[in-house]
Formats: sequence, C-alpha cells, structure tokens
Amino acid sequence: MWAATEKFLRFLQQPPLELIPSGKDIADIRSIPISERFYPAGTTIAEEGRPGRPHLFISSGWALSYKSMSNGQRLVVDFAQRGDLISSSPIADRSVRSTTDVTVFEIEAQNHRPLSAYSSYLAHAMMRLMTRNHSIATEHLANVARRRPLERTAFLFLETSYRLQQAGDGTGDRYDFPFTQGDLADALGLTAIHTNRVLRDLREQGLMSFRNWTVELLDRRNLLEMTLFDPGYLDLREDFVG
Amino acid sequence: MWAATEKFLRFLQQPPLELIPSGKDIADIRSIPISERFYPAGTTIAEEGRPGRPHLFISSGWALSYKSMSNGQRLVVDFAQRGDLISSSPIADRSVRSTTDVTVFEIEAQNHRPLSAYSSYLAHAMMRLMTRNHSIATEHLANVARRRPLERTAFLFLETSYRLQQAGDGTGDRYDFPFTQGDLADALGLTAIHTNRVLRDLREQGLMSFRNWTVELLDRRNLLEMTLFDPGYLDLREDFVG
DNA sequence: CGCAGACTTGAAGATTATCAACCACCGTGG
DNA sequence: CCACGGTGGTTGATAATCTTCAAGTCTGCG
Repeated sequence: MWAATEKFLRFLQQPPLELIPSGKDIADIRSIPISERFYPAGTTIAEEGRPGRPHLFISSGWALSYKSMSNGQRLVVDFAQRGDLISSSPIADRSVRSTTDVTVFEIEAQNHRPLSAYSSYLAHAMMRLMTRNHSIATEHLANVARRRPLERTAFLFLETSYRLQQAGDGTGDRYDFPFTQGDLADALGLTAIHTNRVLRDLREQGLMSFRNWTVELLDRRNLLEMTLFDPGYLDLREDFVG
Repeated sequence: MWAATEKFLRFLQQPPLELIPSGKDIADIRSIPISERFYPAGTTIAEEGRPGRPHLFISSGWALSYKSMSNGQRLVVDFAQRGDLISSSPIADRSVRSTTDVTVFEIEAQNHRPLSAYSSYLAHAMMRLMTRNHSIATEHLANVARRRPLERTAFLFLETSYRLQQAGDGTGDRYDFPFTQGDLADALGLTAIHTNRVLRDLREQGLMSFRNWTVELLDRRNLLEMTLFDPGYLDLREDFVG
C-alpha cells in the first residue's frame, strides 16, 4: 500500500541514522505522506528561489548542492550522499542536482499542518540531522576562512571519507567521487586552476590522490596530522535534546 | 510562578518571531522547564567541546559565537543578537561569549524526552529558526568563498542591519556594533590589518563607516548594488513545513 | 577522425598576508 | 596631575599566495 513509507521506516533504521522508533513512532510516521523518487544523473531536483519544496532524504547516489550567486560566481554548498537530509526553506536558498542516479524520500506537510504535529519522533530526527548539517556548514566556513588551500582540500576529502563510512559505504580509504575539479574549486573557494595545483601537491607528497573520479587516501595518518581533523562535528548521537 | 515561561511566551509573540500560539500550544510550552538567565558582558556562555548544553534564545544583548581552531586560528561564526536561537549539539561545536550584557531564555529537555514530545509547536518554531540559521551560515560561506573583501565586508554589515530591523531594534542605517576589527576579520576570513584597510576604503568611498563601535550605512543604495544583497535568506515565514 | 569536456602547465599580474612600527584612547596608581 | 600599560586601531614596505591569461594535453565517444 504505502510501500514508500515502509521503505522509509527501514531507511531510518539503517546507517547512518540507525534510529529505533517505538510502536507509536511508527504509527505516527505512517500517517505522513512519503514518496520515493528516482532522479537520473544530471537532473535538477531543487532550484534556488523556488518556494516550499518537500524535505529530501537521500537514499542512494550523489547530489551537488550549490548556490548560483548574483555576481556570476557559484558556491558548492555540499556534496550530498546517502543518509543526508536536504531540508527545504520557505524560499529555497540553494539548488540541488543529481550527479549520479539518485533515489530520495520526499516528505511534505499538508494543509499548513507542520510535520512536527504529525510525528514528534520525525521532528526530533530531523532536528538532529539539521543540527548536524549546521555543524557541517560551520566547519566548511572555518575550512574556507581559516585553513590554507592544501589543508583545506585534504580536510574536505577526509570529511567525505568519514561520512561515507558513517553511511556504511566502504572503508573510506578509496572511494568514488563523481565531481569535477571545478566543482571542488567552488566548494573550496579557489579557482579550478589553483585546485588542480593543490591536488598535484597532495599527490606528489604521497598524501592522497583524486583522479578519474576516484579518491585515494594514501597516507591517512599524515593527512589527519596536517589537518588536525576531528570528526566530532559529524556525530549523530541519540542524546540530542531538540 | 513560572515567570520565565510567561516571559518566553511573550518573547515568541514579539519581533522577530511574532508567533501566534494557540491555547494548546501555550499549554504545551508551559509544560517545559524554561529559565531566564542574565550574563554580564564578557561571560563565556558556552564552550566548544562541552556536551549537551540547553538551547539559547537571545532576548537582549550581543553575543559572539566562534570556533577556536586547532591550528591556532579563530573563526567567528556569527554576531548573535536579539531573537537569535543558538541551538546546542550533542557536543558543542562552537563557543559563545557575551559581548554586552546578555539576557537569554534557556530550554533543556529532561530525562531523554525530546522537546518535540513536549510541544510540537516549539519544535516547529525551532526548526524554522534552525533552517534560517543554516541559510545564514550558508550565505556566510558564499560570502567568504566567493565575494571579494570589499563586497564581503559590506554584505556582513547589510545583513546585520536587516537582522536588527527584523528584531525591531532601530531603522538599521546606524547601529551599535560592539566588536573589534579583529572579531570582524575572523568572521570575514581576512587578517585584522587587511580588514582595517577594507574599512578605510569603504569609508573613503562614502559607502559606510565603522568607528567607535558604531556602524553607519551612508549610501545604502550603492551598498546594495555592489553586493547585490537580497535579504530573502533571512525570511522567517509561517509557511515552513517542518 | 574530430570534437567536447576535463585536466594540466607556465608566466605574469593582482591580491592579501606578514612584519615592524607607531598612534589614540582610557583607566589605574603613584 | 601625570606616567604607564593595555587594548584597539593605523600605516608602509616587503613577501607570499592566488588568480588570470594563454596555451596546450588527455580521454571518451559519435
């Protein structure tokens, strides 16, 4: 009947969320209209400036979340992967494009009745994810504002590796990363050319390599040391009080 | 009896939130322990790395939200003012220090029962504020990554002016801003020295001035034009579905 | 083969940081 | 009253970093 809802319930219980809903929580969530949608690679899923789209839980694939700025520049906000929530604003402040084929769960409240009125459990889960997203955005800000390009770039790939691990996708020392150096540059606040040189440095120093759409972390110990990477901000613990 | 709760309810109905709770919403919120606290200027209200502090609604004063990075650098995450929510994470990812005397409402769930279980209304309000905070953080990221220092600086002061207006604190063409050029630099991703030169440029071009802890927007039209500032991301509209 | 998109390299120029002073203001204590 | 120290702000010279411009290379694919 509501196949999407049942799949969504299973999704919540798998990594990275691993929620354990009670009977009431499950019943509450079943009262919310949830749909599962498939977007082929290259689809624009959400567009900046548009109002009130549903909240998106990515269930598989990679998506690029970005802002097209009025000065002609572009900012890549995030490389979104399985388990990530892309929550909507009254007016979307970013666009989302599927980079690979992508499957998402879409949730939208009806008749001006907020989701939190349907399910306090889902509200709680969403607040945890939104808090984590905020932490990630803040860490990106720190990265761009206060780390040098080499460390900055290494940091981003380390973060991505940890998030993949959390989502249960591999060990993280080697992973697919289907984005261009231009995408990377727009995430790091550099030019594509400079990003290219930074990647070469990282490769020549034997630290890591990004070629042919795959990342290899060759010397994780030194990468951690030079970036002083601490994954605490990615934590998704149960003891969040929201 | 619960003076703080009643004051908090009034706070919700004033700018910038202007919420209109129903009778049930009010009863729900009365079931939550809320305290009002006063922090003199210079107090450290929250500290990075510490677990599980309450959520903070700033009711008056200015606070500085920042990260002390392990590479010795500092990032100023936000200049928080009246009406802002500083939501907590499982592990705090930033510190907060009162810059002026500050009054806040502090809300903390008890016994592992999430706030959303007490009040779907408060959960909804918090999700709206968290979404706005996320939009602000993303815009700051765009600002630092993809705008030049002059526009970047002007943008920050324009944003602050709009947020003050939303909170009902003055017209915004002239306002107190009790932070140093060093604080500003750590928010903009520049050195203090370069920030000083940028401020001089803005002043010499007759665009705006920041001296003696007060900001004057002298030529708002040109500031808006050069930054292409669009306050849409600060929107706090009722039609949010979370 | 030839094209398009992504990547790579070198040289030159612009921007931003660093270093080293110095000024201005303010509250304190002699 | 005034010297003093501390904080915050200002300036110039120099060095490092990053961008821009211009020109390719590589690869997959029709």
